Amino acid sequence: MADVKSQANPLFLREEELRQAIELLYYAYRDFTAEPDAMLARYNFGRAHHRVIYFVGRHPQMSVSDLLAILRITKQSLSRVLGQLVRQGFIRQSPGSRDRRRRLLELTEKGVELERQLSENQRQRIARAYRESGAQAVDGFRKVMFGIMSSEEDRKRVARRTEVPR
Amino acid sequence: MADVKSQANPLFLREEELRQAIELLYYAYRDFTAEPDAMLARYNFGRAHHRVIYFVGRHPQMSVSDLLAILRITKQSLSRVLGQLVRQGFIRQSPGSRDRRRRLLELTEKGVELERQLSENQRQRIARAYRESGAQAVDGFRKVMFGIMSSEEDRKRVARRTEVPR
DNA sequence: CATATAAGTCAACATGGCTGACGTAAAATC
DNA sequence: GATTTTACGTCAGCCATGTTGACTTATATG
Repeated sequence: MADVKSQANPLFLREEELRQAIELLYYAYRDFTAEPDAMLARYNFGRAHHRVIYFVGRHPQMSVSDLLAILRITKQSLSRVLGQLVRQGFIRQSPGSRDRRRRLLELTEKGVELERQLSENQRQRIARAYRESGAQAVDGFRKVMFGIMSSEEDRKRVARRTEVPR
Repeated sequence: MADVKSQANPLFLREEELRQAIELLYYAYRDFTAEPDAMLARYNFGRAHHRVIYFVGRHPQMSVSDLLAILRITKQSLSRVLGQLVRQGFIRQSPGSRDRRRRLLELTEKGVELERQLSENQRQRIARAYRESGAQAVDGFRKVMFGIMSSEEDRKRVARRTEVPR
């Protein structure tokens, strides 16, 4: 039987491999977002708020259109959550100095604190998975994840931070 | 500068590493689901329909409660999409023989065809990423993804298929 | 027979996507 | 300097998909 699957019909294993990956993405993402979602519910916030807080924290002074490009949602959708976060004092907007049409976004202290709480869980989850898998596996994980992504621009943005400075 | 980051302050790189992983999960998942979402829209279906079709295709004759356990949503939420799929002839229900309360789910031919179309895109995306990364990277990817998941039960279900039969 | 389980239904609500139309201020261009 | 483009925002309405809570029906099990 082993021969039938692994030699006589290599396509079978390949199909199983690919479906396994589909499921890994589904389950990992589901579990990865479950706990922050529960925390956010206590503020009457949702996953969309988390994404905004995360990326504004990650890229301080970014403009609204930069954020739209990362999130790939409409400005109307963003506006709803961003407006709430600004009104409730998690995010501050200030006009750009070179181009005063732009409204640059940054986390307030309150925003930084919430971001920290939300991502703490996710960082620990990743840290555990990385630790248990080893450096070589982490490298493979990164390679495959970069390969799954569509946009070269996104790849560059994500890769930049961990490059060794020359 | 390289020394400052990689030796004098190893925690900095570690933090960057973890945040990179958070972003990889976000971007990879976003891009992974974008194309099936667009296809589903043509049927007036959403991502929830895809998940149901996928898992019923993957586990033929599964019961509604099995599906609920995988999806981790309420039966009311499931009922809406499952009902549509059954009424529109993508999924067939039949009473279990041992326990006639259970309604066992399977794809119809039409359902199989839709499933194939939807996952084709995802399988190709994974295949490309796997091919470009190499077998060792794939192994690492799997290790880390399993580590990110919360449930041992889910891990077992996903791992089972690619085990070498003894 | 009593109780538990599997599945479904109805109602109401929230979140977060979407489209379309329109407005304002600032920058860029002709 | 007038016109056009860009960045951002708003209002209105729609849809998909999650939630809670209450209740029903059929079947299995103690």
